[in-house]
Amino acid sequence: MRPTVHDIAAAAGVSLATVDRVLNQRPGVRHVTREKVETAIRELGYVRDVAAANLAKGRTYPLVFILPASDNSFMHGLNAEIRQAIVRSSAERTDIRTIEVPAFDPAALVAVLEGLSREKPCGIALVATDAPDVRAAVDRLVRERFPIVTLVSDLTGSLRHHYAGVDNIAAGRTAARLLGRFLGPRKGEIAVLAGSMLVRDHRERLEGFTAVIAEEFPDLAILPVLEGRDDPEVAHRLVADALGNAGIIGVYSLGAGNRGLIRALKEKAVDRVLTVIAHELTAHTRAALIDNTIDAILNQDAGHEVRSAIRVLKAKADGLAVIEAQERIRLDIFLKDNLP
Amino acid sequence: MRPTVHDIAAAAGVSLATVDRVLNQRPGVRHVTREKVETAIRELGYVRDVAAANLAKGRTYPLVFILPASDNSFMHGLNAEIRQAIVRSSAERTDIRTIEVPAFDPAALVAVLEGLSREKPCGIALVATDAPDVRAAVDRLVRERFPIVTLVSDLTGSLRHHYAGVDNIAAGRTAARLLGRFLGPRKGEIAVLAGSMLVRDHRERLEGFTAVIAEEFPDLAILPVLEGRDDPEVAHRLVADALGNAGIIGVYSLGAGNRGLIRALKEKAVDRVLTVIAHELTAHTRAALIDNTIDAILNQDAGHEVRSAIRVLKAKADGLAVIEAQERIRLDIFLKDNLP
DNA sequence: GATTTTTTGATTTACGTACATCAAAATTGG
DNA sequence: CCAATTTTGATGTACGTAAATCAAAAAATC
Repeated sequence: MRPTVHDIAAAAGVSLATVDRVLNQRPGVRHVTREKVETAIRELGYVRDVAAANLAKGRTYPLVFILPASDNSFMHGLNAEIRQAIVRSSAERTDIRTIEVPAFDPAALVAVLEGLSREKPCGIALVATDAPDVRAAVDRLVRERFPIVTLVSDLTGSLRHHYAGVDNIAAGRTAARLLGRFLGPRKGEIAVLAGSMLVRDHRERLEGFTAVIAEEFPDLAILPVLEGRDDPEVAHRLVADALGNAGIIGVYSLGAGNRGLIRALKEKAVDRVLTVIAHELTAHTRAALIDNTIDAILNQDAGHEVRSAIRVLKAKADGLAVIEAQERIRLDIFLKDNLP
Repeated sequence: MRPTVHDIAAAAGVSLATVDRVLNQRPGVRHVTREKVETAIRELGYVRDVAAANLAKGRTYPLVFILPASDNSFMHGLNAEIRQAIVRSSAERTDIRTIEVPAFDPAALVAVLEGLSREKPCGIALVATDAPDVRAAVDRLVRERFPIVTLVSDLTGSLRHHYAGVDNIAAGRTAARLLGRFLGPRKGEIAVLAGSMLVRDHRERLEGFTAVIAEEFPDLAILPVLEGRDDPEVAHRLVADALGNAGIIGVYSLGAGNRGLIRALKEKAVDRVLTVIAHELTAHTRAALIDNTIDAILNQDAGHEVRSAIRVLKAKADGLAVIEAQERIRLDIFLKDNLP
């Protein structure tokens, strides 16, 4: 049986009230007494029963999710997962609110973050736009003891407690190796379609991709990046244009908005042997994988990311440890054979 | 605020005691009264607060894990994960016991299962040996209302509540496509190293593998399966012998015990261009992936499987729903770039 | 209609923790 | 040494549920 507050009180030779004062850092405990209690806690290996504590406190975990207002399948999926989490919130004692901010707008994000320090949520998850101001705002909140996790796109160098997303450099490298190996001995050019080079995750994917191609597949030449702004129309036009180049033998689509890409491929490349790697499993990319328009899809599971962010924020709010391996967001690689 | 038993009592116009009798299926409630209460429960959307209930009951979840006594890295890893879960057990209110049974021995497994119906654990997880007797024993336990999940290897056609493991047919198919695509236009023979064709997961992987090779890669011929019994020595000898065949251009190792395979490859195939796909990420296979001896590793995360099995068993014991997407065990594909 | 049986209500204690109150004790300052 | 202050103890209530007891009411039986 795990020890209770009563056991601590008995072991430390103090009353329950004093143990309570120490545990909940209430004032009015002499230093020596506090030490005695803390020793007892350590020696008995006491861990607060969070369920009982939450019951007594009637505690809920007010959490805030800050998301960019981007209209693409991935963000829609992420939103849907958050809504699912909201449905579960009474059972999980969470109270989740989402805030939409204009995409790629550091100032707007900073404004929202500043506002939160007054609202006092017990945890914040944000899809970070990578900018010094954002980093500063996040660091400030962390110093004010708000648990913060970045979601999908990280803010390296900041003090955020955790990142719930995939390693995008690894994702880019993996895409490069898959493409290189699938192409085998063929020589030619590779088109890269991104959303915007202003987003950290896209930059990182490209960085990993070009590194591996350069190191290990010297017969492949990467063409200048097409920035489709994650917009189907723009992407379609860019890819359709690019396919005029007969030297292209492979495509890496590292952003969202694959609808345009897929349409362009179906119009312009039915008769060509192209190897295509794309990111994010959606209804469109899934269909394209099945009909062989796309050869592999790299994916991050939005549901896992959301659930992980919530678990981590709750744990941080309670000062508890997390199971690291459980919170690592994995890069899913889907071929047509292992689709969920 | 979610409704409590008090709200139910008020809504149904009965006392708290009656609500309790209905909720905990205690006797002494007239049919009409029970209906009234059940209606109120439905209408208010009452869900028992499991944390409070467990607190009141002082409940723990006695769980039993039945594992084969196999001496390979994967089973060691699985054991380690269960030990981790045991460390967490006081916080999670679980009380986990493992039972080792001789591998590939249906009779022994059945004997253990029969013994459990007297012990009354509140959930059972087992690595199933696929045999009619085992299926019958499992079905019997399910009928006696024991929550049961299969772990790693499923028991299709049985009444088990859940399978915490990967889709092995999909795994085999994925391996085939990776191998086929990596080999590109090359023609040649493929060696397959398995543990034993008596285990369902190995059979299924082979089935998926041969199906895709046959359908889509007609230039590749699969050689008769080498059964290494997941033993490094046996595997080493078999693979070393097989590599005498100069027509082999690819290897699929679908079982555990890759140490022998890796040693054989390093001894006999340094000068050859072999594409190798293996299962299970271990220290050995990881090193081999990094030094290019292996080209891709398919993996199932034992930690996820164990945690998932525990979550599902607890939920079933409480009659609660699980988050399906969360409990799906994914097939991890590792290239050297996305290693964890 | 009286008796037995079944059903229901009222009440209490418990789980482990949080939090508040009031009194008692110990410590500090002058 | 007394007063003021700080520290500690004792105690009670609450959270939502489980489980038990005993009395009261209702229903079923004869």
